[in-house]
Amino acid sequence: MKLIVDRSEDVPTAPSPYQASCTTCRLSSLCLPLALEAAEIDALDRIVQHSKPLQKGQHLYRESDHFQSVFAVRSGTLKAYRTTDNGREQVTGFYFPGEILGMDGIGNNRHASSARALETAAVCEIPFTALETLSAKMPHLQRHFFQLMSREIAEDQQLITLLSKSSADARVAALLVSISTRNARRKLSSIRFRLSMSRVDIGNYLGLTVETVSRVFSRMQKLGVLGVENKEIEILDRDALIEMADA
Amino acid sequence: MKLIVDRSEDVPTAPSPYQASCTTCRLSSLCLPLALEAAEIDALDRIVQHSKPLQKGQHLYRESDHFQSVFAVRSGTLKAYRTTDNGREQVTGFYFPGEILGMDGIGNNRHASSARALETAAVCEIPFTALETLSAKMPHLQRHFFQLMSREIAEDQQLITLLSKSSADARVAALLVSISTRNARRKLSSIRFRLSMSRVDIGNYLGLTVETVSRVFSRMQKLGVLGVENKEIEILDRDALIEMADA
DNA sequence: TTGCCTTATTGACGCAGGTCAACGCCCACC
DNA sequence: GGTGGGCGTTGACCTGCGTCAATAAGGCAA
Repeated sequence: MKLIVDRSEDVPTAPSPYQASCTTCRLSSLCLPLALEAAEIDALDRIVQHSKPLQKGQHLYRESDHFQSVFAVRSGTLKAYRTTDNGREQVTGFYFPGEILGMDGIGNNRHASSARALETAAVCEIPFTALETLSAKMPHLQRHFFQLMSREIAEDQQLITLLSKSSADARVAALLVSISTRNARRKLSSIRFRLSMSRVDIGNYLGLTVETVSRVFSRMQKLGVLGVENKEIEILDRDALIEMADA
Repeated sequence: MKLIVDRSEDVPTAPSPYQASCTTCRLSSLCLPLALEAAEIDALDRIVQHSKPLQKGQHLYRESDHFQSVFAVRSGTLKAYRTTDNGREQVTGFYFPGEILGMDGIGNNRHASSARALETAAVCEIPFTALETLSAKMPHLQRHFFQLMSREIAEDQQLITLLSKSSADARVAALLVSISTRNARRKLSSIRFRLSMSRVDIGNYLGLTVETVSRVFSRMQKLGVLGVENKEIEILDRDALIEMADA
């Protein structure tokens, strides 16, 4: 057991300018409102900070850290999780490029969850007070953030439904469909991809044990719905998968 | 089976002025930012609409209705729920006086869930575009709404954790603790209250069957943790209940 | 390469909670 | 005051997934 807290894995809060700008960002259509004008994007650009990429396992922020910023994923994948009172971990979401995380911290000025990189990842930091100030001046931006938060609520509710009613097969199917859809939005293959998260994380997120997740993968492979080779997934029968997702 | 859709239970969108104002509202400390000045509260008051109370079973809005407003509960209780693709219902939340619902509709301009009254209930309607305009002018208000939405996210994540890991006992215990806490905020008894929702709704919300909910209540009564008499609940051993909630 | 450690798979078994069924209670409405 | 229908409780039984355990398959360091 590791008794000494290893802080080396934390992100140095260096204000280093790791190039990249919203103007040229390939993902801006996902994380910014389309209606923004050039001057407005510039204003936003000026508050967004880019720092050194996170290594696999590094934390972006930790539960109960002082809340200061929300983050947009530029590359890589992150997982958000919270630690329950009895010490267990609950993964609350996976975040892919173009997606925003950290919004659960606004409510009480401390992060309600922790976030760590599942692989090398780059993020854009958006200081929240600056964002507020800017939002008051730019109606499109204000609306956009209300919408982003609202969608996060709606997605959480979907997960609640999944956890509340569905079988192990349905849960795994739903996750795969979700990842597939999100890949498509980023113009990546929606039928062939590498899972950046472990089976443990998948199980934790879906409220299942590793063993069950593993068995579901095997079963789906046997049924010809999925091709599974370690972390590489191929969706062979998308319709069947969607069917399974709401059973 | 009822084949004719009964629309009589829908709320008439009458713009009738059912008195009451934010200035005098006993609950304003729950749903409004404390930092607002009198003039600001007046401005808000002017956009808030009060309509005829909802009768038990009436809908406030339905899933996929055009989104226009968020709502603050003035009296009574409402439940929010969504219908899954395979036609089952999932209760996503219960809303008590002073709480805000409908925020999941902002993201796509349609409500992501339905809301109906569990008993006679009065609500304040807050038209969202007006709220946006006002927010841009009143920083406190803008921040307040960001916070409200953020807290909704954090609460949903708590429910996710509950559904993902906990036993039936823990789920029921957690709901009771939550209701108890929320009652306390409204200066009502935190140890003795009437459940406005049915066992079916509780089970649905917690991802359990009615039978299981019923058995848990009986068990807790036998253990001396709870006094249960129909819908009347008395918490006899709060510490034990809290203990059960995270087991 | 070898060795170690973490992650994934598979099997055997047990149990919490789902399912099915019967019944009691409350209360709304004739 | 009777009666019908919804809601809640309880019991008996069944099953999907958790648990435990053993083994395999990567991945990384030296």
